[in-house]
Amino acid sequence: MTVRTRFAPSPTGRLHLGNVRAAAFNWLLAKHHGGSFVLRIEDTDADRNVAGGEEAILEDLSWLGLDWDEGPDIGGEYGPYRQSVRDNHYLATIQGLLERDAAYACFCTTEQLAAEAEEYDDGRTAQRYSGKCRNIEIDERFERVSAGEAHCIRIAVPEDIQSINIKDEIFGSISFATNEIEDFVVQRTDGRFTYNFAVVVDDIGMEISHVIRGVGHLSNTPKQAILFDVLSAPRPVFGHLPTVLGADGKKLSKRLGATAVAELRAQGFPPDAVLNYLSLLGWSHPEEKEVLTRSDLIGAIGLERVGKSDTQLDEEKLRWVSSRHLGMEELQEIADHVRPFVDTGMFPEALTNFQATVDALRTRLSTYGDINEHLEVLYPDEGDAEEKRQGIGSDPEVRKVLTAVQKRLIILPAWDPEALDQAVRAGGKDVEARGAALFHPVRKLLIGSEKGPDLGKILAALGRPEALRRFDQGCS
RNA sequence: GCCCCCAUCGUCUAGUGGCCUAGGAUAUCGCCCUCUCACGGCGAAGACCGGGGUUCGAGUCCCCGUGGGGGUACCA
Repeated sequence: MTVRTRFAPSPTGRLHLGNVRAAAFNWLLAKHHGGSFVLRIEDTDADRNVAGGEEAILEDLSWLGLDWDEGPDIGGEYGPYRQSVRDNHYLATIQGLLERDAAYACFCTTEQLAAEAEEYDDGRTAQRYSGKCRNIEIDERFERVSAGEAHCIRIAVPEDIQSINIKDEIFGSISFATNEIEDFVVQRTDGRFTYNFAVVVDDIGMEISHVIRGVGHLSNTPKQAILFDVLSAPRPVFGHLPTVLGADGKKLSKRLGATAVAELRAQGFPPDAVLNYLSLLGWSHPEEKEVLTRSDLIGAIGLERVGKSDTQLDEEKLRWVSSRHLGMEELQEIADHVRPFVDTGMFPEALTNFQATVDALRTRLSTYGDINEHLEVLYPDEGDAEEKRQGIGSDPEVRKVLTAVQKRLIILPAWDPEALDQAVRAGGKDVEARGAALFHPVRKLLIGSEKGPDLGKILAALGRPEALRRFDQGCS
């Protein structure tokens, strides 16, 4: 069987981590099985669509590397991929349903429905539509429809079965009593189609094999299953993912913030790290490995190891996963990734010897964007820096050490971390200083603090002219 | 109201009746490495929602309760 998964967001704005987690599972699963990942935009409800919403979604997915094989922008043989332009499919399907009496026209008004609900409310059972229009004689029905009487189309929920059973790859077998399910509307009085109906028609039409989505949809599944059955289409494999909650344990809101993909991107999280972290929400690697590359993920993903309980976002853990991903990068690579995040207005000199700079600071970065807060260490405010350096050199003992190191540095032919480290030690040896007595004053002179990266790396990052300039200030 | 689902350290989780005096990860704390910081290594502390069953034996199975989530829409 060809595996075809899909992600079907509404264009209501930026993607939050819960949505993206669903997209990620679908993508990973498709890749795992060598299948296709389809992107479909559910823009049925025009009022809720946000301008630019679709573009934002495509951008967020692309950034995460969740590329689609078929979608609104690139088309595909099962198109179109926007619900708003698939009316002909829905109409044709409804027509077929009507002809087979699997659906019927309902003339009840909202008021009638409300009155009926009240009447049937015995306080003990589900309140649902009685299905009375289902019994209208065929001739009468034809006449009323022909006369243009307002009506919607409802599904005639099968009465010959007592329950409808859903097999969910994550939640197991779940059954719903048929009499709990009312004859639900598939086409509204105004002609628009309902969500439950459109998804099923599209999933059938696009030959989707696996429907992986949030548990929020589990309760809708029986209705959809009825539709698949009534349309004589094989039901797809269902898999409902547990809900992703915010760090506060509450539902992810539209007010996104730190839970938006775009925000994470702006903060400088690597896409692979985000994908890695997201995959760990509700799923675990068979060997409980947690730092996983994209291909590790593709190889190991599966619905078998997905849990059922809701999960909470934990930014600390995300940062940890991210730091491990940065740790896997080559120096050249990480430097290239960090570069765009440097605040050059604040640190105009940071980009010179940039690779050495990143080398000095990389172990303290969890994200690319963290660079700026560590650049401050190397490039403190120059305002009173000179004065401070002079102050350090004013102590004769310290001065002796600094001068000795300075001499060694001036004659040093190479300017790489190892050679620099050796030169500093040699300078110290010249005046019999070592350990803290040697390193602390030198570091204090260079960056204004005794604590910080290895001296060799600091010197390499500053570069010869800048480093010697700071020595001059301290030793003049 | 009615229906469906969920429930292990703060958080992410392992765990499918005996391997569990519950394992890992993160965060926290301590020690080590080291000139210092960061990284790394080692260690400590920290959980089976409650109550009944079933069983020789239950975190694991069943029932009830509690808490949380979803549905009950001519929302998606």
